[in-house]
Parts: sequence; C-alpha cells; structure tokens
Amino acid sequence: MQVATWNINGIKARLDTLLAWLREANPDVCSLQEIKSVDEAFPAQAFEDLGYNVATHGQKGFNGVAILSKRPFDELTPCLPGDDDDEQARYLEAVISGEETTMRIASIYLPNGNPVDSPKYSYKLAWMERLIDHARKTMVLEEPIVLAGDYNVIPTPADAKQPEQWQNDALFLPATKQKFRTLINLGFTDALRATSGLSGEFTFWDYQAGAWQRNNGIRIDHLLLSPQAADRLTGCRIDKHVRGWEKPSNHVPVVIELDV
DNA sequence: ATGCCGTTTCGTAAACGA
Repeated sequence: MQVATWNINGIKARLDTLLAWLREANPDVCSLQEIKSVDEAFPAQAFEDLGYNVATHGQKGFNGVAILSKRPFDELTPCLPGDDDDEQARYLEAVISGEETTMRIASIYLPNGNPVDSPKYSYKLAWMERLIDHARKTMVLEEPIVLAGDYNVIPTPADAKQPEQWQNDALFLPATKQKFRTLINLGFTDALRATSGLSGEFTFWDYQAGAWQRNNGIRIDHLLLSPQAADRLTGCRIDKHVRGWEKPSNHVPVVIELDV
C-alpha cells in the first residue's frame, strides 16, 4: 500500500491540483497539511467520488490537517495530547484496518517557529515535546505507525541546498534538530533516509526569489515509521514534478510503499 | 532587506508562512 503526505497550502486554491495528483498517484492513504479550511467547508465529496474516506481537523484561515483513506477509519484522534488550551489545528491521528494489518497514521503540521526570538519558537519546541511524549506512549503499542507530515525541520545540512542560509532559522536551529533526533531515537525510521543516501532531495521550494528555478529547496516533509512499519517499507519517493505544475503548492507529495 | 510570492480574511491591507 502507498501512504502519502502533502502540505497543499490551501484546499480551496489546490483542489484541482490535488485531485489531479490523486488520480495520477492513487495512494491508499494521503495525509494533508495546511488545508486552511473549517471542517464544514472541506470539499469531502470530491474525494469520496475517488473512493476515499475523509477525516479533517480544520480551523478558520490557517493550519488544518486531513487524512484521506481508501479503507475506513476505525478510530480518529483530532488533537495532540498535552495542552488543552492549544487551539491550533495541527494534528490528526487515524487507525486504519487492512485485511491483515492495522495501521496508525498521523497527519502532522508542526509549527514553523519563526521568528526565533518570539513566543512562536517556544510554542514550536513545546509542541515538539508534546509530540515526543505522545509518540513515546504510542510506540509501546508495538503497531505499525506512520507519523507523516510537514515537520518544519531540516534534519541535516544534506537536507538543504544552501544550509548556511538557514543557520539562524527556526527550521534548522540546534534545539530544533535536537528535538527531532530525540523523536527519531525513540525508534522511528526516516523513510526517505532509509531508502536513499543522496543529498539534495527536497520537498519544499519557496515561492520567492526563484527558489524552484534555482533548485534552492529544503527537505522538511517526513514520514517517520515505527519498527513494525519500517519492517514493511519497500520504497519512498518525492513527487518533485508536481512543483512544476500550474498553481503549485510550495511543498510536494512524499510517498512510501509498504508491503502490507 | 521591514524586500521577493502566494493564500486567506466579518478583506480591498495585513497576517502568516518558511
């Protein structure tokens, strides 16, 4: 089965592009970020027509995540535990049953955190701490788990065309990378890294300053796999060509193939 | 560089993103 993740930067602006890509790639599950829509306004019917079940956790104007799945949802968790006062829609977790295997799949939109001298960066680090706590608890279930999404983390210098440009950015600060490693060190596998030793494989190119034309990209969209999911991993790809389409998102889809 | 571009909103300029 194929599991994808894609920050679409607005469902209203990206509906036709998303539908075109789903018809082309036909993933079994697709985790979406930055839907920028309330649940009631999400065009679920368009995806149901393609055979998907639709789960959303949206809010007005910003953020918002969703999961599309050809198989029905057994269970949905629309929030990241650990802060009842957090009103930002950045997390949705689904349990999806196959014929033999049950999988737990999360759509994650981790805070950007810039500017770094503002409360936005402390919110990012606190959110990462909550994600680590939740992932640690979920890991003991010993299930196939896929934590998929826009992490807003550049893990290593190999994940940026110009790492020096990001030195003081919330996506690449030492504290950010350290928290990401803590998450990985719970036992998760970075699917792209497990299947490719290449540097310069990016998932985001800014709209500004000709970043796409110059291939000035970064890799910030990740699929992290529990051991039970990593054992079934047979491939991971970045659908880079989608960035060259009309009216593109600034992110592109990342897709894993699992032998289930 | 408080810049670049794109999306959204009780809008028509400002907030947000990365």
